[in-house]
Amino acid sequence: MNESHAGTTAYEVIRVLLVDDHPVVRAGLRLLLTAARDLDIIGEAETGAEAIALARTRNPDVVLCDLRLGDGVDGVGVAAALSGRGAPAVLILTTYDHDRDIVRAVEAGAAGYLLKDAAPQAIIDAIRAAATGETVLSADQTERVVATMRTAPRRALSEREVDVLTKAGAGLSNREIAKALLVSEATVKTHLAHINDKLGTTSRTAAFAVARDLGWL
Amino acid sequence: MNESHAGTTAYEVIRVLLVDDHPVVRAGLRLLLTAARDLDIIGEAETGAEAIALARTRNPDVVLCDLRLGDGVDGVGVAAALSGRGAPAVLILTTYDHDRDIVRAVEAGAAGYLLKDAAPQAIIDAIRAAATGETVLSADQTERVVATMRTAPRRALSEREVDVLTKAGAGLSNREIAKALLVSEATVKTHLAHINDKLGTTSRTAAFAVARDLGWL
DNA sequence: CTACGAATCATCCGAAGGGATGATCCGCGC
DNA sequence: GCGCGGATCATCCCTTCGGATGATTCGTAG
Repeated sequence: MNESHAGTTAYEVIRVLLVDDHPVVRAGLRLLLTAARDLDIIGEAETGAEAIALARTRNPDVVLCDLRLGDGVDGVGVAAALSGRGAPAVLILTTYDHDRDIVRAVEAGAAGYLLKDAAPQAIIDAIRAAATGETVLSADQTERVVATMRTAPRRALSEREVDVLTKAGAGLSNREIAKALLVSEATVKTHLAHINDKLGTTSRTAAFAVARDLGWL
Repeated sequence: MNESHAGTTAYEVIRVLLVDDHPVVRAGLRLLLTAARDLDIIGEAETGAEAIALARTRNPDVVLCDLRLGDGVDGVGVAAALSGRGAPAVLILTTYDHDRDIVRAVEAGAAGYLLKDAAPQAIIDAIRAAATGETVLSADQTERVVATMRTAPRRALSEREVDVLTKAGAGLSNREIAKALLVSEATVKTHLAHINDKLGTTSRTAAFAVARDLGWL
């Protein structure tokens, strides 16, 4: 009877899957979570792909997942991949609390968002809360999300726009960016125009600086 | 005799001071380092100031210090504060390997620079190497540092050039910069040309990015 | 005294950037 | 199925940028 069905645990034990590309961080979480007897680490993953695969075979209740994972699939991607169904709750763990990331994580179906500098107990509490289906955002973060929605940078840049702006920031001309991204120069210019619209800037240089400061690059 | 003099340990044990503002990371390091019997964690600090104080009272052989620490004093600052004397070796630990940071850390007297995604054994080896006075940089990092030294910072920007580039980075046009600095547009263009010469760039955007990365703005 | 770098300004010109518009194609959600 | 946003491309036109050159003034280091 300890084979759990999706969404139900056999006991009161919360099955946790750790996902972080840093061995150090995984070790730290492991150490911290052993302090809570109701938490059981049933697996660890280094990459997003690995995390998704493990989550599907081992039925964790909660996936504790770093936002940045090195490979293509980041924490938000993991949350998105595992959303719906009788799926595990995904708690995003990260170092920085940029507004965009919180919003993206929640939109992707994450159960919550935690900073790595949180107190150990806060992390444990968050896992317990996530296991019961609660959404975990600190008061600070909630305020910030709301504030962001209201005031801040219109909306986030699309993937492609980030690509273009990154190249532009590296000093490439529109033509060079076009070659690098295998599109026409016209497309690059269009993207840059949209970027300037979204960021409220009037030049690539300003856009780059703003996006940098917002942590969007 | 286990009161060590600065720079000499009573036994073969390496005294390590952990500095990181994230409890999770400290826990992880603690767990990983216990695997090495010759490493003794003689203290932990959360902030740069705390780290410097502890380092001065507890004579660690190696200070393992996160680059970003939340408060004013970052890892580089800690390295700088503890340099000279019979001081401990400072190993900078970080998530990202930006050139500027490596260079700054080494210039500040750090014994080395490690990425957090390094293998546990690599971290342990690095601490041992640092304890013997070696400088610890991975092959990749060494290459990059050398490349940076060789190609990048010809010579520093003049004050005026920094003024201009800062304005340019804010997205001002040459004319606007000229107005702001009370000079003619021609002067601004001359400055920008000199800046591009010095930084080896061909556009204001690239120059801004490079100068930013070098910490010159 | 002289040489040199920094700061200032100027002119010329081709290359690039940015604004305005419009169009097609595709995927997703209501 | 229709609308909407993202990604793609195009054309027109004006502004700005960047390269090349040359000049003056002013400190300061040699």
